[in-house]
Amino acid sequence: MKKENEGLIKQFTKIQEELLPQVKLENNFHKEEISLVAGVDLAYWENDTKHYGTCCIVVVDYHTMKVVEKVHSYGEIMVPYIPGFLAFRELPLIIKAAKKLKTAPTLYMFDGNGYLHYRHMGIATHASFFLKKPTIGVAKSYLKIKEQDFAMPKQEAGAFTDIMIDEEVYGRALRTTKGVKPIFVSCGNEIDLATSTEVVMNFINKESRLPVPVRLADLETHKVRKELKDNL
DNA sequence: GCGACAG
DNA sequence: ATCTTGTCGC
Repeated sequence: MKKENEGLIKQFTKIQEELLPQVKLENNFHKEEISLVAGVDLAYWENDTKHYGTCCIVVVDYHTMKVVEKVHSYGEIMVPYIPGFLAFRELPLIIKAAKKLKTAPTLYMFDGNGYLHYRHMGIATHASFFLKKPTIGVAKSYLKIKEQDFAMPKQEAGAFTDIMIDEEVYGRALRTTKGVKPIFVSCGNEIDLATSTEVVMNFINKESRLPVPVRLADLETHKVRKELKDNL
């Protein structure tokens, strides 16, 4: 790790260690109540020496799969990307965008881990304390923790293997689509892993291996960035 | 010096 | 994350 980040790492680690005891890996709602799910993602660009980012949140109806709302925020990015501390870099714009929502999502899904993290504090878990809603972590690649690799799930859609480290389940490798690379699902907060997996699978279609809300948020960030680039 | 490393 | 075209395959 870069030496100039040592101070931040110490400071950030303390903040997350204080939040950890408040994490609850149980549903804070009834499954029948799930109606709107928000997907969150960011995209970046730069002008000269300054770094900018945009956060897009796309709210999708759990049953009809229709988009019911889209909001975004943007601004200068002041925190560097440090593996394990993604939340501190992305949270400011996430909170800014979430404040613009007129609908109230039942839960949020993130592009990144939740409990599957060195300190159980991936962005999905960390963000729940500010959004005050249940959250799910959905990562496209594996973050190796304590030298532990994950077991590859079978090729069938819906197949998964739990990622267990020191007798504890951190998350799971989930094959959302037959024959395609697995994604990594973990609890964010106020939800259990089985429900998290169920929600993710509900949003899988032929278009991508990622759940629809996160996929659409990703597409939206690229679109918004294109528009903002010329106007900043 | 080399490799790791969510996004 | 981002820099980037075509191309192989269903």
